[in-house]
Order: sequence, then structure tokens, then C-alpha cells
Amino acid sequence: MNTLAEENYLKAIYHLSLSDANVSTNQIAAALNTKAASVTDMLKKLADKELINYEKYQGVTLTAVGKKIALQIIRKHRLWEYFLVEKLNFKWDEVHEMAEEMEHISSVELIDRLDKFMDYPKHDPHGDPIPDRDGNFKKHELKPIASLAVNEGGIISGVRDHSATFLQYLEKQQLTIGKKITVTEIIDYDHSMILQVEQTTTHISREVAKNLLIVI
Amino acid sequence: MNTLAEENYLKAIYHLSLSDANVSTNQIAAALNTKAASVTDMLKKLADKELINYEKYQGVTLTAVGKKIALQIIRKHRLWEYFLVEKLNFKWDEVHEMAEEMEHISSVELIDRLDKFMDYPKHDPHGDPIPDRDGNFKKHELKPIASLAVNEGGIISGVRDHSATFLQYLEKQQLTIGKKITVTEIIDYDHSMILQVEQTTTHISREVAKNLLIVI
DNA sequence: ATTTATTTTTAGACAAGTCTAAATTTTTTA
DNA sequence: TAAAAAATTTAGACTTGTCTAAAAATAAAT
Ligand SMILES: [Mn+2]
Ligand SMILES: [Mn+2]
Ligand SMILES: [Mn+2]
Ligand SMILES: [Mn+2]
Repeated sequence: MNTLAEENYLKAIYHLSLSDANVSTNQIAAALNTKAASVTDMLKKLADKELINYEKYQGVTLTAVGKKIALQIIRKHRLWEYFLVEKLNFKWDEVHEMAEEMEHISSVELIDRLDKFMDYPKHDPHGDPIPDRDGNFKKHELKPIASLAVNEGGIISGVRDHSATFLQYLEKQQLTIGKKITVTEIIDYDHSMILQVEQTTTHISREVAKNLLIVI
Repeated sequence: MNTLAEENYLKAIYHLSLSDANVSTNQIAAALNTKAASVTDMLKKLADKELINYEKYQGVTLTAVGKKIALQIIRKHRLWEYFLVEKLNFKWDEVHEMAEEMEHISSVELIDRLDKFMDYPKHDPHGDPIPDRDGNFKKHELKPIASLAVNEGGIISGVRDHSATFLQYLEKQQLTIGKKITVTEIIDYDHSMILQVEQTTTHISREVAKNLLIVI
């Protein structure tokens, strides 16, 4: 089918195309920790396979086929993350690297049975939606806590930064998926926020508020 | 650490060295579906890394380090096979190819937790022993049914041929791991055997009898 | 509208792993 | 024990994916 490298490129292009319709060579290089020249080579290969639309110097978009493949990889990544957390009791900041390997296990039957085994979870441990076998998922409307006014609130449902340090910080502050929060005060000076998180009160920086997502 | 190709070579050498102390280039080539010239190249690499003892034209043996790595891969292979059968309800003839991919997932912590999750199984779906995290396992004495005389018997505990066709045949004949069998008759002409398998009677060829293993 | 800076592509090289064909070594057979 | 056969290694080539350095194209700034 597709090589491991090809899969990683498709996935990176998919993620990047959520913010920018046309994904640039340098963006891909940064995402994959590689060099622009290497990316150009691979883009030619993916274009030959008709997995991306590529015109020199113009950046790329995924074709329908390319997008489908990317979503299958993301499905596998998120289902394995869910497995690692829910069945093997890993913490949400520990699973990403393992899932980066496991997402390349090829069997579709395997991933469908894993999905069933876990009773068809809809979101991974970080709140990201898990596509079904056809690549469909509903993206609920998430907004950063930073966009809230005083007395507004919602349920923590996702993160914009998946780094282990951020996730560990959130864990320590009890700011985990599913928790109900309300903004009780916004500090004028630095736009930091004081939150009511169930019984307790927490003070978070604007940086954190921008990367923590809720559904209202 | 080691590449996927290196891991496959070490595993192949380990399996082959169970029958022959010194493993030959051609044996490895056959086991890995590759060419002798490719094997020679890889043997040099593995020897440089001190994972095998290699002298030109003389075949190879694993070093202690090489053997340890091979056993870790085998541990992973068999634990994943057990998972696929016991948790995801695959049949014993369906899991080998998937496990060939999964055995290369690198995390040791992952495999130890998987082991715990399944309550430390001692044997994989084909009756093969699962090494513990240190590579230890006890090899119980298995003998082929072909070596039995009339009225002798035992518990089916392993297979010598892991092919899907053989496993499917055994499944159909109810000749699965754990079943108690007794030889009721041996046909002089072709050495085929008539077995009592719990309530039923089955007639198996010498070919089959040689590849089906019991513990007495 | 040029010049300058940035981005992207090309050119040429390299490592890993594989292959075929030819050379060499070992083993078998006569 | 010398010739033939089989096994193994070497030589040279190819693919995938990567890199650096240089050239070309695009975007930004004067
Ligand atoms: Mn992840
Ligand atoms: Mn995730
Ligand atoms: Mn197997
Ligand atoms: Mn097995």
C-alpha cells in the first residue's frame, strides 16, 4: 500500500490543512522535522500517486483519496490512544509516541474489532474526535477558554497543544476532559483568568486559556 | 535501536537455531523470503553490532545480546497474538500476519502492561510459550503425535506448522489446543492414525501427525 | 519597479536494504 | 583426490528517503 513515510506526510498535510487550505513545503518540513528539499521529493511522489494536488511553488491540498487515507491513519492513532489509556491505564500525556507507531499497523479488520472491543468511543483521551471506518466524524464546536467573558463557562472538551508538559500541567490542575468550568474573574493586566472548576478555584495564564477548549 | 529489518533477521536466526546450532545463509534467506546475497550483507551489519557471531562461510549464532533481543520480539509477537484471539476474537489462523507488524512496536512499558492486562498468559494461541520480560520461559516437552504407539495419548499443546491452511484444518477436525487425544489405531500402509478426540474419532495422515504436538 | 529576503526546487550525494550476475569457497561425488 | 555441484560472498546496481549546497521562483521592502 503506502509506506510509513507516505502515511506520515499525508497525516501531516491533513492536520496542517485544517488551518490553511494550501499547505506549504516549509510547514510540512517543520511538522515532520525534516528539510524542505526532502518534502519536495515526497510531494512529487504523492502527486504521482494522486494522493495530493501539487503545483510547484503553490503548496498542496489532499485529493479525496489522500484525505481518506489520512483519516484512516488518524482513526487508528486515536483508537490506539484510547486503548492505551482506557485498557492499559496509561496517562493522557504518555500515549502519543506509542500511537505514532501503532497507527501504521495496516489491518483494517483489526482496527474495526478494536473499535468494537472498546464500544465505539467517539473521542480520544485528548478530546479529539475518532473518525468511523468511513472517515466520518462530527466536529463539535470548540472554543478556547480565552474567548470567554466573566461568568461564562462550559465543559472542557479538548486541547490545542498536545505536548506532554501541557497535558501534565492540566492534569495537576484538575483541568481534564469532562470537567465543568466557569470564568469567575479576568485579570486586566495580563488577561489571566480565575476559573471555578467544580469545587476548586484555579488561576490560569492567557497562554493556557488559549490552548484549553470547551463546549458550551 | 534496531531497524525493522534487523529485528526480523534476529528473530529468524533465533527460530532456525532451535533446529541447527549454526544457521546458514541460505536458511535465513529462505525464512525471510530474500536472497542469499542480501543476507550476507545484513550478517555483516549484525556482526558489527555484536548481535551475532559470524565467520565467512561458517554460518552464524546469536550472541547473548542478540538472543535477548530476539526473545523480546518473540514475546511481543506472542502477546499480541494472544490479545488478538482472546480480546478481539480473531481465530488462531488469522493472527500471525498482524502480529508480524505489531511485534515491532517498540515500547517495553506497553508490552508489560499488555501482559498484565491479559493476566500474564503463558502460551500463545498456537501453544508456543510466551517469554517473560527477561526472556525466560519454560519449554515443556512436546512430542509429535506421530511418535506415539497405539493406546498412547496426551493433550494437544502445540503445532509444528503455523500455516493458516494447517490451522484451519485442525480447527475443522476439532484438533485444537487443550484437547485430549488417544491413538486407537495406526494404519500400517501409510502410517496414518485414527485418534479418539474426546467424544469423536478422527483419521489423520502421518503428515498431520508429525506436525501436531502433545504433552503427555 | 528594482532590489532584497524568503521560500521552494534542483542537483548531487549518502545510508539502508535489496537485487542479479559473477567470483570464490566449501562440500559432495565420482 | 580431482572434478562437479552447492553454498556463500563480492561487485555493481537500484529504490526509498534523507541531506547540503546552489539555483530558481515568489513575496516583501525600499
Ligand atoms: Mn496523539
Ligand atoms: Mn490524541
Ligand atoms: Mn505467529
Ligand atoms: Mn504463534
